[in-house]
Amino acid sequence: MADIMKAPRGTRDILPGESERWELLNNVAQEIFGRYGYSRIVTPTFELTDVFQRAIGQESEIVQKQMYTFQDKGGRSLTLRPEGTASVVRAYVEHNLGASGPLPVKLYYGGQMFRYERPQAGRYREFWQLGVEVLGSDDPTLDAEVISMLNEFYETLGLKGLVTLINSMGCPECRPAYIKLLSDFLDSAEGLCPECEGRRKTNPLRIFDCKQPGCHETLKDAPKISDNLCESCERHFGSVKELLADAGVQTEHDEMLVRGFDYYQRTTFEVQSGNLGAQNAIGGGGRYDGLVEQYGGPPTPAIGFAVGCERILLALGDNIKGEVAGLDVFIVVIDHTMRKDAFRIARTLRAAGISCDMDFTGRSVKSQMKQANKRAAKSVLFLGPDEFEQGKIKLRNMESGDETEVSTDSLAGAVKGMLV
RNA sequence: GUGUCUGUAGCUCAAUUGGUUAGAGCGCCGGCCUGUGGCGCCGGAGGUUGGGGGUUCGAGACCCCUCAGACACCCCA
Repeated sequence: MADIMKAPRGTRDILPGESERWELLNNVAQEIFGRYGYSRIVTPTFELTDVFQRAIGQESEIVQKQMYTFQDKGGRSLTLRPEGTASVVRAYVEHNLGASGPLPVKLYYGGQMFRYERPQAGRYREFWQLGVEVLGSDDPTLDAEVISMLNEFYETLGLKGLVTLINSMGCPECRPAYIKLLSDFLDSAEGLCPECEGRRKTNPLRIFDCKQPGCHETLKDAPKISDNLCESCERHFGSVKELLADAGVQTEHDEMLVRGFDYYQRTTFEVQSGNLGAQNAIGGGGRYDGLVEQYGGPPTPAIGFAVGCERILLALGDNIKGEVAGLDVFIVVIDHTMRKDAFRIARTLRAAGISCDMDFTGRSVKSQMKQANKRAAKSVLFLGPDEFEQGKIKLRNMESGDETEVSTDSLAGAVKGMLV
């Protein structure tokens, strides 16, 4: 490739042929989320940096080194969103959504997220997520509904070989005591990697996320959060598991599952795909009961998840095929001075709900027929001077090869009749 | 941010141990059929071999830098 403009590292173009798959994915999401009572929310692509720092946590990897943060001409510190929940919660508080309708408020969103990471398969610097957030209820039934909806979403798409891991992260009641217990254990533990040595002080829970064999081994004997929940968290988690089992949603309790954002409490979950290599998390989420308050809103329990579009499509491979819609009509322009007539006819047909396109290049008739064929046109109109003078146009059924002459006045009807 | 591997037409790949004007298939455009498709045959366009520097009489092949991609670490959707 010569020295031309290229998309920046970690970004990519979604071209026709692939974009159809994206549309399908979005349509499935919209249909299912809508059926569960969700409405779409669209938030800005960038926010004041503080919005993310407060929610995700100063110590988190994302805030520490992965955010696209810049100063605008007004001197504000802004950040391209690295995830969706913070913005939704900010909007929820800003517009007092909790007071404008019955609780809980069910929202879904979709869009690009940005993280400065080393690109690899299934990991881009600009990537797409679809997500949902439900605010205003801490009922375990809601947790179960959210997780089973996520499950239904994947099933509808045809994803196989998924594992849904769930865990409880406790709440402000029980977590401090557990952290102390864990810290005590870590103080006497050996064989932690250098990074975990650092995390031990700042964010001991994150050590569970480390995949170093040494750390993993050490943590097998560590006290687990799910064994140290307060009574209310314990009951909540028990209900969620029971409800999911009743609903026939397969899950696996993973007591080592902790997630990258500080705002998670109680129920957390992550869906992994077996055929993706290292970037195997195709969706994840959890409860964030304290977050709305943290943004200055009223105490509002909430739960949500996000899924990664690139990874889902990667995992689906050829099992998802966005259909490239065939044209109803292709207009072959025999005499190229008649292109303006073709233009008028095309407008008439489209207004009648018939998809159609025409030749714009002045190709030979034969060549135009080849085009029509490649466009999967169901029929072709031959716009030639001989018939046109008599108010007629030849219409060819591309499947059967049958041709009829139709009057220019009743084109749309004739085409529709043929398409049936 | 670290390590390993890779980089030739739009796509998938060729090019003897460095040796003349870098090839093929598919795709694209056209012709055979001067107003009619899917098959076939024929032809055409399209590459400063990712970019830059170096070694050499000579580099797509070797060396260095750089950019990009893949995989793992890391992180997470």
